[in-house]
Amino acid sequence: MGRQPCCDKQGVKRGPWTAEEDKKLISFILTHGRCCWRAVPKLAGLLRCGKSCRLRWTNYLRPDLKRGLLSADEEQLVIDLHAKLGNRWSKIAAKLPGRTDNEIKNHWNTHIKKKLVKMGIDPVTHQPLANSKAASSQSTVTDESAKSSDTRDELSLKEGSHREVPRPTDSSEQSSWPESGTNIGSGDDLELLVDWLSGADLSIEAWLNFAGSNNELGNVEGPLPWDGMTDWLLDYQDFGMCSSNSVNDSTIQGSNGSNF
DNA sequence: AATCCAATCAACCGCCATCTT
DNA sequence: TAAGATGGCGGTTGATTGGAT
Repeated sequence: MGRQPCCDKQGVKRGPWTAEEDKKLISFILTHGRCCWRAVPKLAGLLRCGKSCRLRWTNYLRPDLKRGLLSADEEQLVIDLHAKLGNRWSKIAAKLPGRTDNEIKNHWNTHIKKKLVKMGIDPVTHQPLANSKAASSQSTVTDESAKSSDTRDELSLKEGSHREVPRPTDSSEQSSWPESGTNIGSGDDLELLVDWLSGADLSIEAWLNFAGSNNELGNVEGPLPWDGMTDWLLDYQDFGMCSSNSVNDSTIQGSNGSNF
């Protein structure tokens, strides 16, 4: 008797998430907290695998996520931690609040690894490469490091401190991605929250400021439509989430606020 | 303008660890 | 203790983007 798959492969939607799906997932978690992922899609009305829901939440919808490229400090920390921990991305991510293991893993593979190689450092062992021409040209590398692959990084840093939150490419999905100047003071409540979650600077400071004063959204007057709805998020930042009635607290382990 | 190609990153897959019964 | 259920992790893939030609 084998293990059951985490979900039926048939009838389960795959691929990029739509704004509608995000909305459903956010809505569900807002009202019920994070309960067992296997049940989430059914209860939330999603044709997704529970695993997929968890991943979407963890890597993209979670309110405490930082967006944009890793700072130089963060990058150095990742390198240091990788030297100690190896490819333990979740452990590394736990040391970088607001960053996900997936994000760090991607950044490592696309940026840091190349930089290290160019610098003549073995990205696996963190020791100098044996036959490294690169090692001899290390000085030039530090100047040029990343001229190729990191040009975009530098540009994006210059242009706006960090890269814009990637937008869904499907035009039907873009509806919920606010353009600058979007008037957040009108429209469906949940949609606003989705907009906020999707596009805003979601550092914890922003969340706290936001929850405390609503100042993050300059053009909002009066109480926001989801006032009070985010209390649980603050709870879960500090104490691990799942204050909600229907949720089994024992399943929640958000101990350090970065590892949910 | 069209095509190619490398870079990027969201999402999936399979496996493992832990929990529950 | 065994077996199943669930969550989480790390590796990999594939769609998309944007620069180069």
